[in-house]
Amino acid sequence: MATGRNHRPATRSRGIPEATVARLPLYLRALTALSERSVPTVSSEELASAAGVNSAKLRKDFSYLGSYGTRGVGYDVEYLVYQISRELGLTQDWPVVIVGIGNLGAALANYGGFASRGFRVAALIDADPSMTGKQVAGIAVQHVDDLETIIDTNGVSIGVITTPGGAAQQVCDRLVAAGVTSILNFAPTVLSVPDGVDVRKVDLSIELQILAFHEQRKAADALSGAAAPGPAAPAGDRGEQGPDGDIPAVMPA
Amino acid sequence: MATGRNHRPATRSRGIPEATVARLPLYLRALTALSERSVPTVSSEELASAAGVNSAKLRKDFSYLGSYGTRGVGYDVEYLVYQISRELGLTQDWPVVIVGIGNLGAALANYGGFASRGFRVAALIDADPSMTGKQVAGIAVQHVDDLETIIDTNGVSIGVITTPGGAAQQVCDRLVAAGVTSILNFAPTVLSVPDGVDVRKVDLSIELQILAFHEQRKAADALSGAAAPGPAAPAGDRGEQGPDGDIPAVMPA
DNA sequence: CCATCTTTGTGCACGCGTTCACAAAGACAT
DNA sequence: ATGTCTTTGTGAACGCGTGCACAAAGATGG
Repeated sequence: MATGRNHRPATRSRGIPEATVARLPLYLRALTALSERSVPTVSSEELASAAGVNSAKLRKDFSYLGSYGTRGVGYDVEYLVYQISRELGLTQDWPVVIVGIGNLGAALANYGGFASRGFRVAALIDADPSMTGKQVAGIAVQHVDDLETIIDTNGVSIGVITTPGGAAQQVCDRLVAAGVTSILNFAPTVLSVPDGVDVRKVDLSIELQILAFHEQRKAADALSGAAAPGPAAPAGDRGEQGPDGDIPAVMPA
Repeated sequence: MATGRNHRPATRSRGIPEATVARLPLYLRALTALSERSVPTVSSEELASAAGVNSAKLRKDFSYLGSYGTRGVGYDVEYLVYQISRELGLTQDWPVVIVGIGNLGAALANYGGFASRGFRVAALIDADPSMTGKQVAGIAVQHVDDLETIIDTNGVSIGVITTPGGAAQQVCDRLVAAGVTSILNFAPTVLSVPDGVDVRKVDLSIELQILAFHEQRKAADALSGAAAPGPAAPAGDRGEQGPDGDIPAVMPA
């Protein structure tokens, strides 16, 4: 069974806190929208509310990238778009492979969001021989036997795993051995990878379970609030908005 | 433009830390696997490594639920499965609606993970009239005009949004007005919701961008490590595994 | 050129989450 | 019953992230 390293030498790359890195794409999205509306500058307050964060947090985040703002005015939208894009490495091309072309894999392949920001689906890979050669999103599915060659030929460093849980670790090992150093895992499995390889997971099942937990809490509060005064909260002083940075999800247990 | 509350009264429901809640599904998954293999008991060390976390963290997590372990022995697998299921609210049925039946929405509808743990797809909703009545995953797609009725009739409290970004806030508002208090958002939009409503987001684009950031860092490190001794790290002392709890993702900017 | 007003950049304090390390609890053998 | 050995449960320290609040910087108008 997958072991799962729990190192975590802080992950703090180059002085930019991980929490900040996770928010940069959010800022970038908001800035891109402003850019399309030809808005020249934006204040931390405006941008923060568009991104759904605290303005002080946003200013501190930007301070890690350097001082790109002008006091009394705000930030130059175009310049900031460029700086964040560069910081995130979006000015270059990132070939990506998707392994496991089921419902989800196909949906991701069809999903236009890849091309939008430097990501390009270089190949689709599946273990089912009957899938080989089939066109999905205009790309021919290749057999998993050729995985290593595909990775090598296309210079792929980012892999997306959308296989069933049982196959995920095996696929992951092969991807890593072939040179992939970043993995986005949609399979319901804890992946074990060597140091130097990044794994992010997206797990629908987990997300739903977290929501169910809070939902149950709300129901309990409402009940104890209506019937008995209850020992704790008077139902309604909750105000939860999913914790900004937490855990992602897709596929079941 | 969506405002996005940034309250966050800690979210700490009933004394169970949010970070712990986010890990419970992980433990549950590992425990279920053990249960299927008829393993009677498990130590914190074993279970922790199966779930990919620190054993002390796991023990502390369980301590919030109560003292269910036996010193010198470990935890009773079946009992723990039950306790966690109950704590997460998985012993009851959660009807869920999916709004936006495109590639992703259809993939989620087909995805077997729902039924596995108390979640049931109660309805599929789409704004495209030509979709209405079509069968997806054995369920007839209904028109968004009937959204309120559907929510009400089925007693739905959890909604999944897989619409394009532009429609997300509007759909969200209608869901909330109709009584939905938990939302899983796959659209690339910051949703604004009233207090008392939970939102979790899953964003593929953001996840990829975070990976790209680290990927770029690794490339830079390798270069400065090989060519010049570089001022910082000697390339290879990284050892990152996606930060345990962070941010999810799907659909582009 | 000076005054005023806006907005950034950040020092500081606080709280949550993680981890270590160990005492207490119980199983098990003798 | 007593001792030993395993494993839990948790006190305490530490570090990261957040948010407040303000000084510094610059724009703008007179």
